[in-house]
Amino acid sequence: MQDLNATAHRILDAAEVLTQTLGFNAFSYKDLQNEVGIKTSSIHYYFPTKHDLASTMTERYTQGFVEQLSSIDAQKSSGLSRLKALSQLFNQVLSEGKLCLCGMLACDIVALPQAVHEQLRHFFSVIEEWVGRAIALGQAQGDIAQSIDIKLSSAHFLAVLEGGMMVARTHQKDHNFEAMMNQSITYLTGSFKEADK
Amino acid sequence: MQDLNATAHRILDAAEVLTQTLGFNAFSYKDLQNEVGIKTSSIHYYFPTKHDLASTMTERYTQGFVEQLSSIDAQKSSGLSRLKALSQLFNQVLSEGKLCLCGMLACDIVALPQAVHEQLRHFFSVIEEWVGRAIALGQAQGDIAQSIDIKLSSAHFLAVLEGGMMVARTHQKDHNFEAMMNQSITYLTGSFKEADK
DNA sequence: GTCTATAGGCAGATAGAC
DNA sequence: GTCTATCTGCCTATAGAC
Repeated sequence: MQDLNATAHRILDAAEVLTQTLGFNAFSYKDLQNEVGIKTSSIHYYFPTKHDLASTMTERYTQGFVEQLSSIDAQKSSGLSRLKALSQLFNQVLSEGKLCLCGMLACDIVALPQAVHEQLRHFFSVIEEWVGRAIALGQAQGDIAQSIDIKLSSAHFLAVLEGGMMVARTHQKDHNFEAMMNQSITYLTGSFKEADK
Repeated sequence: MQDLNATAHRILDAAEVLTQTLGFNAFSYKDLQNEVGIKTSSIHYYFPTKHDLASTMTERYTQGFVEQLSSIDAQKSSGLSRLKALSQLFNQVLSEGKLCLCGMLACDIVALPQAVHEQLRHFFSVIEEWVGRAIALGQAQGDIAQSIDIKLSSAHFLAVLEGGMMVARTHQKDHNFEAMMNQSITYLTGSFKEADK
């Protein structure tokens, strides 16, 4: 990963955007040529096959994501605010008309090599575990209901992130995504139940 | 739609399975030829362009789905049991290694014609509204918390259905999907909060 | 590293015989 | 309706010059 030069990174930048908007099977090396400005044969020099491209792209994306999660941890001290910051990260992507890179690839997973399959599983696990830690922290701080099951709720939270982006983009209403994530937060805090008293 | 003959339906059957497993851009008319047993040129007789195929496929899928929703309404009288039955419908699809047809197409939406875009929006709206009615019914019956916001929660429920399938298939653990939907149900009933008392 | 040139195959799609 | 035959173009990928 670290041994990638500037050109390789520019290719990955273009491939990421194309994957997140059109889908991995809907763009070609020719499209990358047009975006990056070097010939397809040169792109093959960096990424011999398209599957190589998918794999490196997933690895870099995951690494960047982990860094962003660390950045949130450094900036936000409460579990709840960390979860909100994560939602904001996804919302940022959506506002650019894109979906999660790994979500897009996960849809095409049957047509992708086993190596990518495992990378995607890893990406989802990383998020679920981070969300799980944020929930546990929120519980310790008293912001999140004690009765929340951490494993179930973190998997659930990720599902809303991924599915919510997809549906919101189709509806062409970004605010729907924010509303959905607020709903997830509300469920975690249990605050909606207060009104029933 | 009703003017489709048996061959057209067999083509759509094959196209649906391929879309739900591989993705719309990952199969070709040649693949359909192998599945259905007639030449690609004959398939073009029924569906001149691949976009026509996508459109008719989406229409038929939506129609079939609406019928399944009506069937649930006829069999289940409680709002909560209807939501569980809907989850079971999605779980059935997932157990065959497939994702929701419209979810798959929604990921590829930028590369699809406007007509399909609107059909997908319609499909999601149909589900959200049906879920909304089930939630309202559940509230009237006392199974679902009064404080639940119907519009927000139905959109949220759909997001979990779609995102949950995708993540669960990647993790290759179908039971994760069931667990996620149980979590959604738990949130709606507010029952998890009871333990906090 | 980037290029030109090209291979070999497959994509979506059409024409016209039966 | 289904076929054979074919078009045109694009796809991934490679060889080899600079």
